[in-house]
Amino acid sequence: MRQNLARRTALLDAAIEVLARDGSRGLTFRAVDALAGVPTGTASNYFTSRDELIAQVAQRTRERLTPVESEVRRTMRAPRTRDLVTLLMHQLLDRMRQDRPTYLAMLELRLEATRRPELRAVLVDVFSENLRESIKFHLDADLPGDETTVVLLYLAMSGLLIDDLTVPDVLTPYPYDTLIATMVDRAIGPRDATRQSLT
Amino acid sequence: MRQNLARRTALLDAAIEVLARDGSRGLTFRAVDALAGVPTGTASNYFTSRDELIAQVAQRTRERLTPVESEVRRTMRAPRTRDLVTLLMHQLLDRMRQDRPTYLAMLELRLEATRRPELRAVLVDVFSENLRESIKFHLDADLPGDETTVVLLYLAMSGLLIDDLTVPDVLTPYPYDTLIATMVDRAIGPRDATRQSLT
DNA sequence: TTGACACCACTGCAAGTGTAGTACTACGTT
DNA sequence: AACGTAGTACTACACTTGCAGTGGTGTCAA
Repeated sequence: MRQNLARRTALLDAAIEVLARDGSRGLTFRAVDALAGVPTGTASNYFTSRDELIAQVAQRTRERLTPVESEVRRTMRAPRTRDLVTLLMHQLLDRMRQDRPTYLAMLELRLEATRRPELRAVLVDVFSENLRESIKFHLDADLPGDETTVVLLYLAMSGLLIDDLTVPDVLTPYPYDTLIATMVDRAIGPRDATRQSLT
Repeated sequence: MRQNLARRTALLDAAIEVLARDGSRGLTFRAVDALAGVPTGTASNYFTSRDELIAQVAQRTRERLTPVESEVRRTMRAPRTRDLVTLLMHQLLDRMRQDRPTYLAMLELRLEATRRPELRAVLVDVFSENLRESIKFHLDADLPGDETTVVLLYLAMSGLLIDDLTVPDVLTPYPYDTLIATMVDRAIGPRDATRQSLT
């Protein structure tokens, strides 16, 4: 079993590409080797089985999905308005579009998790923590809306991202700009008396 | 090329089961034969290629997803309240749970569509029509909320169904009853003056 | 010099496809 | 009622493909 971390990561990144391009059907050691540009047999040396490869791919996607700290910080200088939440949702969409392969791979993994309990455990962990952090971030930052707001945005944005990944034309009648703005507005709910009087 | 429609349908239903159970990776003529309980080679006689099989599976899922007319009619006797919309969303969830294989197969097809333009065209068609019909139904039935309400519910329920299919434990902290009720309530938005005065 | 890794080639295996051939059934014909 | 034909079910097989795993050799660095 080889230990060279850089090469292992390169192989995992290649595996993500393969997953996105050919689906789990196309995920073989050979394909990973080829796409990583390393000699045939290399992936065999780094992963004992396809299952282990998949497990490590899941971990790697988790790393790749983490947003850049500095950008978030910059965004959060703005006042806590609904527009700011809308902007955050747009940034999520942009992040996805800049790394479609990872999101597609994630989707493949979701399906794979249907058949692999241990993989499902990993994914449940990833998504749960993601949701928990989103809620904490939202509330700590004093953004408008409550916990349910965040959960609803999580669900609606999931639906939107998945549609955009797989059947983009379904939503073309509804321009994302207004769609997301309305989504945010309604997910937050009516302005309560307190907040309204302050603005 | 065999024409026996009953058998063809049986094979397609078997293919849906295979897709749900083993993913697109496991979808082979052999697997379909085995699960349909017919002799090896039968699927070969009915479909010229795996591609054609997949295309016909897409059509078949479309048929299987259509809700039963009578049940809808019964539900729609109730007054046009937010609770009624909530009930409709619950019925959607129930329908999915009673036929997980079809929904899982649909998800597999979504991913497959990423690589097959002609399949994507079919799916875009299915989902677009589904959404259009939902909107028409909602507005014609004079249910509370506007067009955007329906789109938002479509997105949020997509996210919810997919999470429930693949990583159900993520949403366990948020009981579906209250989650869906709130989702509906916010997707509809604030009661406008007119409607409020009528109730 | 030794150990870890890159590279390469070969063997063997497993799976699946497609087809050819046979048997059965139903239906129409004379 | 015997026959013929068409469509289909069933079976078996040959052929191809593609992958996994391993062992051997080269290479670099400590």
